[in-house]
Amino acid sequence: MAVTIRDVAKRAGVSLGTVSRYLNGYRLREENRLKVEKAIQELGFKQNIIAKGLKSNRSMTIGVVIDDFTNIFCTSIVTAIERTVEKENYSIILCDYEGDTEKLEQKLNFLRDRFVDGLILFSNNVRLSIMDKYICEGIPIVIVNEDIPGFNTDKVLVDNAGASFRAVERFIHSNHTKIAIINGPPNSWVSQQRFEGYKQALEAYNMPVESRWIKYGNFTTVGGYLAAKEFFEGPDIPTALYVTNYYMTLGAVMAIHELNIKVPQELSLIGFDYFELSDVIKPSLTVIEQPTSKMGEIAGNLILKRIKGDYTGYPEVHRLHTRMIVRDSVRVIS
Amino acid sequence: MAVTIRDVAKRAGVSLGTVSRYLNGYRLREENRLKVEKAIQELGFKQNIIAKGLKSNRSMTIGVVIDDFTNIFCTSIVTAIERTVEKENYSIILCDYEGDTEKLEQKLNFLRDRFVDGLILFSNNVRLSIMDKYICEGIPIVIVNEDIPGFNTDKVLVDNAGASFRAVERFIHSNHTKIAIINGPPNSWVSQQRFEGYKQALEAYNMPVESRWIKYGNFTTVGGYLAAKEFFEGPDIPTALYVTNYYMTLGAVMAIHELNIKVPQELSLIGFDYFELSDVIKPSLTVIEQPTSKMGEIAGNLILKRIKGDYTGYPEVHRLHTRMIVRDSVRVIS
DNA sequence: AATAACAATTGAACTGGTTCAATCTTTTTT
DNA sequence: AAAAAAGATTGAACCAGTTCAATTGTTATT
Repeated sequence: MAVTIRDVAKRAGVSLGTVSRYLNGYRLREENRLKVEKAIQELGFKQNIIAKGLKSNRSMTIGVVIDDFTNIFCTSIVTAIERTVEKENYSIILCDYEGDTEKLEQKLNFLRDRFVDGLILFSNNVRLSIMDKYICEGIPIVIVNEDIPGFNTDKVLVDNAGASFRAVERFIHSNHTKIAIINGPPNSWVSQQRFEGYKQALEAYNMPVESRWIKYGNFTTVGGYLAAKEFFEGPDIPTALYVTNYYMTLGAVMAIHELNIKVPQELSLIGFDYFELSDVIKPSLTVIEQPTSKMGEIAGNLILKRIKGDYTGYPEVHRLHTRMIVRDSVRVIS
Repeated sequence: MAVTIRDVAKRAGVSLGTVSRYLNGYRLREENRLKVEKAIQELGFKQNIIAKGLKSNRSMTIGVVIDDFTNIFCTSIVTAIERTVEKENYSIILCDYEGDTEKLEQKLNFLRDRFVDGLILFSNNVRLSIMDKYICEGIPIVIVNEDIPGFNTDKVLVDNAGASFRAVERFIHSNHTKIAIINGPPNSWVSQQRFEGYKQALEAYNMPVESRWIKYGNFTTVGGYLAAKEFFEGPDIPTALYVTNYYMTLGAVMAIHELNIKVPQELSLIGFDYFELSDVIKPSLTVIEQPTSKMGEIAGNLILKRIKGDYTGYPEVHRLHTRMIVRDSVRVIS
């Protein structure tokens, strides 16, 4: 049978309350502290995290809900979240909801029943109404990546519009005028923001926003592939292409290779989040990199802070900057 | 304050033991069953899963340890595992260990401290010795995908050698003789098995196994890209290429496109796990598909069975068959 | 030195379930 | 119809912690 706090108390010659206080970081008389520490050592005592949760209503668990397990961008952030919260002995329960609102609600209930101490939500296309219940329960929530406008809580977002702006600006400074974009799904906030930045950049330089340069790729590899093909099989061919996420960039590059279009001679390209590969292929790709580690770290620390009851600065909205990694895929037209 | 089992008992006019028995699926006298059900309804009672775990030493939680969150093959299986176990109200705690043995041990301890009822291990390169402790604890373990030879427990594996055999055989039947392979890391069991099948097929047809047709890509996109490039920049150029996982297939296709090698005219290609995209690109790719959903389902059901104490057939070793999806990337040499 | 203020300790009561020996009901057997 | 066997119910004890009012110990103040 497991060693309990009572065994430790007996061995150390103090009351179980004293041991409990020690374990929770309260001050003990020096003499008692040493006795307790010795007893814990000798008995090999380990706290039972489940029993702990019963009275205190703490599960030492954080629910993380993502749209899709197989999205490498999300899972990169989750890795960082995990690394952050495990330092304080929290674990995460990871759920995906496959973009299905009903399934999401089901998962949120599931997490509530397990008394998660906090919730981190990758909120692709979530309706506000579902979340209201959660607020009432008093569980802190941090939203990551996809915003739910109007939902008042802590958020860790990326400056998507700014990222797009600088990408398109780079094309403009390189004298491109036929600048195409492959968008994500129109109902995604991230997608909207990235398109917004594209528009703003064109408008800032008095250039028209033309529908022939705009296609949608649904944030998928296949979507990016098909959208790129459409661009280059049509009558109007762009000289610059901005692809607004990782998977679509992958697909677009495949299409471009397949059609034997020379980058950057015939087409200048800026992609998104293209990880290691973008540096290896020829020509190496200029991409916009999102700070996934940092996002996870901030989200993790933020939820820990709220769990501790520290609500200073609430609601914190972090809007992280992206980095454009300039490589060889953009040509300056002279 | 939450509604407890005592509240239900009082409302229904029975003892709390009776309510507990009802909740755990034991038989009640019809009359009492109705009263209890009514009381639960009226009060909106929900079981406290944490309290439940305290006495019974059950956490209703299954630990899933994977090498890397960002591996789409693993996460596809995890999705299926989750779907399976959530039906019986289990949740999973997902951990990755980034291929680091020390980190793995740490995660296993972490999961033990949380009283996971079972463990599903994606065991890339795990030493046997670490696992021995876990067996002693009496926690059921299911190994998925990567075998640990000599570790006696339930396993859900894929017939990797057979998959390779049939891929290479297809090349041979199409009169190819220069058949190259891009392997994963040599210390991976999966990688070894896939190579084994390649060898067996060549030997079965009295063909030599030549080192010039063997390269290693470390199961990564970049690795596959670089290995493919090496093949086609060298003096000897293969007419057939077999790539042994998803990420390397991706990289190899990019390299092939980049070098403007025509598939299947100049090169026949069989890849692995290439998901939707393999059907879309031109030419569409012949690939070996692994049954990820089925793997997850079997692993999930197996661990549930063991958790329930049903050890019939122990140890079960499932060796699932792959499916070759024949498309347009293999040419018959006449 | 006496008193007040503060700090540390104690242990019973509590958290919300499960379990089981004892007891009460019902059904089956003789 | 009585006795035996099987089935259902009861509630106190238990799981391993936390919490808090009461108590004891220590330091500061007058």
